[in-house]
Amino acid sequence: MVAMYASSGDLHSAFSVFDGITEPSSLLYNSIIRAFTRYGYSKKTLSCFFQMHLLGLGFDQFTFPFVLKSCADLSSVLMGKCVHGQSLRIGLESDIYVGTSLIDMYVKCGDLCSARKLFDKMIIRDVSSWNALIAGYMKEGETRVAEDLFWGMPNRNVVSWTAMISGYSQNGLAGDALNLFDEMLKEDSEVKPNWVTIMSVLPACAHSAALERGRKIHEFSRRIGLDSNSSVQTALVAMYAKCGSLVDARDCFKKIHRSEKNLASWNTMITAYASYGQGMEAVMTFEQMIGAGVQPDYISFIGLLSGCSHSGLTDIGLKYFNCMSTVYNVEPRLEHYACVVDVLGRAGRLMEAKELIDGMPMEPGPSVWGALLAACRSHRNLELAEIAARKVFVLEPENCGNYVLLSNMYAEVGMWKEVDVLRAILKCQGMRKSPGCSWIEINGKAHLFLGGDRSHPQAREIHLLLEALPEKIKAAGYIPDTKFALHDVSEEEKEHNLKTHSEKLAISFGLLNTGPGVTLRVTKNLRICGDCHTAIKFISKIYGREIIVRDVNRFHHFRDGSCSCGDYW
DNA sequence: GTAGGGTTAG
Repeated sequence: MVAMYASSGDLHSAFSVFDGITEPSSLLYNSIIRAFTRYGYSKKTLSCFFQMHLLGLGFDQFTFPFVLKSCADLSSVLMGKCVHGQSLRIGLESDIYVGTSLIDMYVKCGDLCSARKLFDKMIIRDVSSWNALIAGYMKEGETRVAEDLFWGMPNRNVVSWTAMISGYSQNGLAGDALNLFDEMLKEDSEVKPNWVTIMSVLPACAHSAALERGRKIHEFSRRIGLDSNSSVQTALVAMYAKCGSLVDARDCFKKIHRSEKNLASWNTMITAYASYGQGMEAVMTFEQMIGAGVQPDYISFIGLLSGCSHSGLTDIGLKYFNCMSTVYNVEPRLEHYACVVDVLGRAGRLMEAKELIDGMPMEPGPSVWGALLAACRSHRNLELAEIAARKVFVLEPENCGNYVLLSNMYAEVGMWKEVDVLRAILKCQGMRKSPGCSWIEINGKAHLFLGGDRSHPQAREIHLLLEALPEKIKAAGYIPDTKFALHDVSEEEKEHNLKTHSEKLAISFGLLNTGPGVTLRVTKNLRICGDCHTAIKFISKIYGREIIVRDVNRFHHFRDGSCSCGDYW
């Protein structure tokens, strides 16, 4: 009875039947523990475990894996050690399932050292024990150690391969993830990818904005019948959105069956709309999610609020922020405050933003003051900018972007002495602004450009095209906006620096190497600059191209002389 | 009946 209810997911009935039994056996306890663990009631699992102990009921090899999983889910190494002790007492530490569960528990609680000790001590190990340890090293960013284990283990199954691929993805090693995936697909390979593998490799495409690669993997998952898996579909939505194709992202989202759309799927779509500046779509998607009976979480609100800020939906954003805890039961976190400061700041309501910060129930972090600082820059409020800057310099001294931002504001009003001071700080702390770079994928191959780069084989053609561009654009009535160039250099020099920004190089390369009418998709590691933004609008008109630029925090979709952001960014 | 890989975030 208990097992029947438990396996159908009806924990309530299972537990009430269980409660009515006067002398439950170990077997019965195991059964209820399994159910609690499977459905995420980790604390209940642990209390059952202690009850068993008090009643003097014996544990067996089936008890421990679930109890340890619950300790792992709770990230409680203390409980874990206590359970570990019990397993030692009855000599089950060396059971292959218990041993692997112990390794996994230590890994998930962040105690890699104990995990390793156990692994080394194990007399019999199987592929799962290795897999658990590999995942642990990947989680800690120790990719080399994970590689040594992976290639050194006696045999590898699909989980081993997937652990490596997802580890590479999570550590930002997209190229390694894709290479290993290719290796796995080779004819003579002993294993075939499953849905978890597909889901783990897609973020690597998203990370490197490799749209063609992503499409191929989508195609592949269709062929092997995995594209109807809702987690794969969610990963596809995220991949297409991050690779610059909102259209494909939306299509994939629509294909997820209504009852299969979970929190992650909705959040992914809301965030996708937000990053494209489609605030209204983000709001509507949020409302549909509520209508579908899915409870939003803090990520839903980050998406919703950032969507509002990116598209100027100031009052709507404020409305949601003000009722998120009362109506939706989600407590605002630091990130939400940062979003709302952004909402107010972009709209130029700087004093309200400052008041909000002053009234915050928690310590405002660097993201909050950073949002205010950025808003002060775009609305030219030096006085408030200095207040915000003083805070972020203390909270985040290593972030050179903040110094550059304030320095640019001083430069704009000709306060060169202050500019020099800030530049001196940057210099003496040995901080360097990370160099701007952009890349574009053509025929499935990524081409990377650094600002001012002349090393590319097609550098001459690219620069010829760029040389000709100002005349074409000026003929269309455009004046280069030099306020985005740094420092007190001469006007001509400024204009030259702007001309060779990496996003312009990548776009010129794209124009040269694709047929007319082909959409160009460029990714940049920093924020797009205002001059490039204006220039690209003209390029889209003059050359009749759609151009999608993904910068560090959002997308710009240029078409026929204007941008999807409506110049609100 | 047991373990190991998991998508969403400015």
